[in-house]
Amino acid sequence: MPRKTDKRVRLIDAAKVLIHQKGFNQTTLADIAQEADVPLGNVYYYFKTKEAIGEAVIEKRAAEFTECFSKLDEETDPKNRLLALLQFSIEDLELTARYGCPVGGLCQELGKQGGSLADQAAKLLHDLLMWSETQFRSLGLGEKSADLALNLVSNIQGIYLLTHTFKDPKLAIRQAKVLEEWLEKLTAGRTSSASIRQVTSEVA
Amino acid sequence: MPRKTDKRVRLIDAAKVLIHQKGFNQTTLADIAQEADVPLGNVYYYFKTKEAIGEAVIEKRAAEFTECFSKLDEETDPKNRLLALLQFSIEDLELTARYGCPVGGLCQELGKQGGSLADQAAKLLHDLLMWSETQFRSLGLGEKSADLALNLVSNIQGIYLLTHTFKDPKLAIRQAKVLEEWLEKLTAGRTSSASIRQVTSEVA
DNA sequence: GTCTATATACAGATAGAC
DNA sequence: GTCTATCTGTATATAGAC
Repeated sequence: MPRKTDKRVRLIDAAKVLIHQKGFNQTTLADIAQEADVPLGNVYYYFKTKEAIGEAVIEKRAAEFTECFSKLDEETDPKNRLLALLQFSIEDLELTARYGCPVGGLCQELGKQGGSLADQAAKLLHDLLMWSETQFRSLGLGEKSADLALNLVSNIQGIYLLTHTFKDPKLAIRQAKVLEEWLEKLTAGRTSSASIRQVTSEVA
Repeated sequence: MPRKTDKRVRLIDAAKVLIHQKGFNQTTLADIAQEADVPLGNVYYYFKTKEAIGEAVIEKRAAEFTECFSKLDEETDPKNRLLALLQFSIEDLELTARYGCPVGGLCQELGKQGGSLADQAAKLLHDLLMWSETQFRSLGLGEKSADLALNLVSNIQGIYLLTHTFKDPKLAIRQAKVLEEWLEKLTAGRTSSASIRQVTSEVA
């Protein structure tokens, strides 16, 4: 059991939590070291710079996204996948109310600064957008799929911001119901034919 | 002409711009002093702390919101007011793409830290929410008005975040069109009766 | 009222003993 | 691989001359 990996993982986990709670810039290496129970000077053995820690955290978020998409893809059809995404988006609402969306927050904060960290954070939302578009396309919604995905992700991110701003998880619940109805209307009658098309497109 | 006021105003204006560009925490008093062409040490004659500058900036944003609502209220009916809000939301998109929403950004950043600054920033979005709800109510949409306002503001904030994240103003344009259609459907046939109700409710 | 010089604190990062 | 001590820069904030 290599302690090296162990400490590295602990540092990333600590950084992930702290960056969500305080933001990237407001999180100090001392904070991270303390939370991970690693001496400050030792942090630099595992990460050359603070930015390198940020990078590792975003990679971890990316892995979590991938895992999440895999779970969602287990649903029987695209409509249920999108509904499952909505369901997923209202888990841990207490955390969201306190600290906002971990990914949206990073995009907001790092986007102002530019650089490669910003791009890596943006890729997370891009992946979510692409995944959503794929579902709409599988539902046979064609050229509208990109707009629908934009609408969905935009809505989720927006309600996260308001939930955080007003520290009220109920807002996200209310909005999730609205989005559910929106999806129901949009996909009315499409589900079965869609799941067929979806398989075809996956083969192609 | 009191120079005192002049410098104070210059400091607030500089801080407003810089905080939008870099965020509150990443904006230093030295930055603000330089941008306003005021010596660093002199800043403290006008503001006791950095937080006091933040407060003044938020007050300025609040004043701009009030002014904006006044302009929007000049429209002939609630539907046109909401459409005017959408129109307003896609002005200065280059700036939004670069730095995100000035108000949403503050709510996100300060919300993590808590304190009175966070509350003051949140009040800005709260006012927007209330104004929107008033318009929907005037359209005769009753108990649904709160949800519709939440949906609208959430959408605007969400698309701001994505526009910023992907540095692409076109995203906001696309979504504004979608929201316009949404409003049209929602208010179909309601406009005239609504403008009557709206007058009644203003008198009441 | 205005501005220079500086106190104080703490950030990221490094050196080098073990 | 690990950790202490510390360098260096820079932030907020203050003191005090003008």
